[in-house]
Amino acid sequence: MNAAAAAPDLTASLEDYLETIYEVIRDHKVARVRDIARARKVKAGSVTPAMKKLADLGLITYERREYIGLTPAGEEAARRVLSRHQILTSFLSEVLQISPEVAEADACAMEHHISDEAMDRMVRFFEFMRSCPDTGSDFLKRFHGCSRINAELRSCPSDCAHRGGTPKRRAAARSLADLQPGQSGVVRQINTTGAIRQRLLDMGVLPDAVVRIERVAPAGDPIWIRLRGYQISLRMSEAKAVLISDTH
Amino acid sequence: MNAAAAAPDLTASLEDYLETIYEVIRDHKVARVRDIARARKVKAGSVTPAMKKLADLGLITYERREYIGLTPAGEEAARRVLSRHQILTSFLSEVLQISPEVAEADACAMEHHISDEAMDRMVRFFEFMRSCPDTGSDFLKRFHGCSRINAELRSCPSDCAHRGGTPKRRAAARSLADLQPGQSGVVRQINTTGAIRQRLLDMGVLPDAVVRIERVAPAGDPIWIRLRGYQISLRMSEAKAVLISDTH
DNA sequence: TCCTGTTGTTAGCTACCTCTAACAGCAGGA
DNA sequence: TCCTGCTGTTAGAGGTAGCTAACAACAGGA
Repeated sequence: MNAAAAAPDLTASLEDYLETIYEVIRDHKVARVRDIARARKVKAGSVTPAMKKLADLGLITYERREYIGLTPAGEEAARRVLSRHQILTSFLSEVLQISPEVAEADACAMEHHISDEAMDRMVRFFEFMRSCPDTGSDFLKRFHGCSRINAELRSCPSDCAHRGGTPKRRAAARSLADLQPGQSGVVRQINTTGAIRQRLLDMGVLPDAVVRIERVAPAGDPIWIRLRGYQISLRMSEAKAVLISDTH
Repeated sequence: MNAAAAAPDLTASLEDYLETIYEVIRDHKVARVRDIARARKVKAGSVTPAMKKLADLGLITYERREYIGLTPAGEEAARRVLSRHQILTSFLSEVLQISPEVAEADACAMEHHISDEAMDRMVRFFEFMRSCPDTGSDFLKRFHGCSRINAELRSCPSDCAHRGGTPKRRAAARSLADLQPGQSGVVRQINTTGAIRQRLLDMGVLPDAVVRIERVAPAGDPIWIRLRGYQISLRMSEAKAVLISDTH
């Protein structure tokens, strides 16, 4: 009950070491400097000073040249980091359908920064999904069906309710390229894939963003839009991929 | 098209500076060292060397004692970071319903680490939610209804399909406390809130985790369970809150 | 016993990022 | 004109974290 408070502000690096020690002990029974270095992809010379710090904090048992062990407080801290890692990985791969390797890498990078609150919400998300199969997994199935197909065919599968869309919605299927200078719209969908999609996302062209056409080049091709107080220019091919609806 | 490649590996700190400059210029027209220091909550003496680095990288225009501006490449890099920040904030607050301040803080911490792939998936999530209102937002409404009530009453609202549950499901509403030593189960739900919930999550008691009762103290109160290869002990009050189903 | 290879420690270096404190440039007021 | 205060720069120090290279401890084989 006091151990969590006993390890107040570990650095990301020390948290990583702790997590690594936990996993090495779990998998190999004992943890040596060498194992930790290999698992963390650092040199052995970097491990020793980290072990000293963790020992000073009372999180590991460490005697020169001996096996390394976790104290109860260290075990608790390690498990805390690991559980964040696990929930992030599950969320990224199962809900967002990110490839296992990338999910793992992202989880590693983010596990040190996520708040208790976000952690808790992700868990609730899983609880809901598992306990409401008729709604929860149905939603996810639709989402994954839509978004996967989206990446290839740019249209929803036949079992998706919005495949045809309501008349109102169908009428609203305009792109940024259809707007006149001075007109505004709200980004609904980035209807393309690959490098162009990534470029649009990187520029901040995200769902719900309000955009306004500032001016159009004489040739009609590059258009300038205002987005969150900044002006950016888009090629016609990019603008056509940005589906919008009216501002409300 | 080449600017994104021109800023290959900015440190998290430099990305933050770039993002700050972008926002300061957007809000105040010009950016001075003082403004940046204040926005990033660092001292002015820390800003100057960072500006030199960014200028060396060709991302900002910087002359000693003059206003600071973004080059096209710098603007692109800043927008890239900012768009990550925005999508993370939206996702955390709208989908996971995390409070605005925490969502903001988490987004700040994670924006430097998230992959293109995860970013893209979050955007797709929003696109789906917005374009499939009959399914998408319905799911989210149910999730938020369930999970909010969950935090207070521990039961689903009357409009939630799983409120009563199927007979099969109702029969499976056992907790860890109902298992005998040697028996296993799969965690389905953490049926409690506050500190106990947080403690269970921190220990790695997460949905879908397989747990096995190792032994029970003579008094019956602390029980030891095996979880992902490690043994941890739970108080009865904690074990009762962990709802499980059979391993399949 | 000595040799050798593995393992772990140490020292010295680099890089990043921040701070404080002293100092420089500049503008406005007395 | 000089003084004063705001702003920005610089130098020095401290913390983290990684590396390399030299060295120490130890075990097993010849």
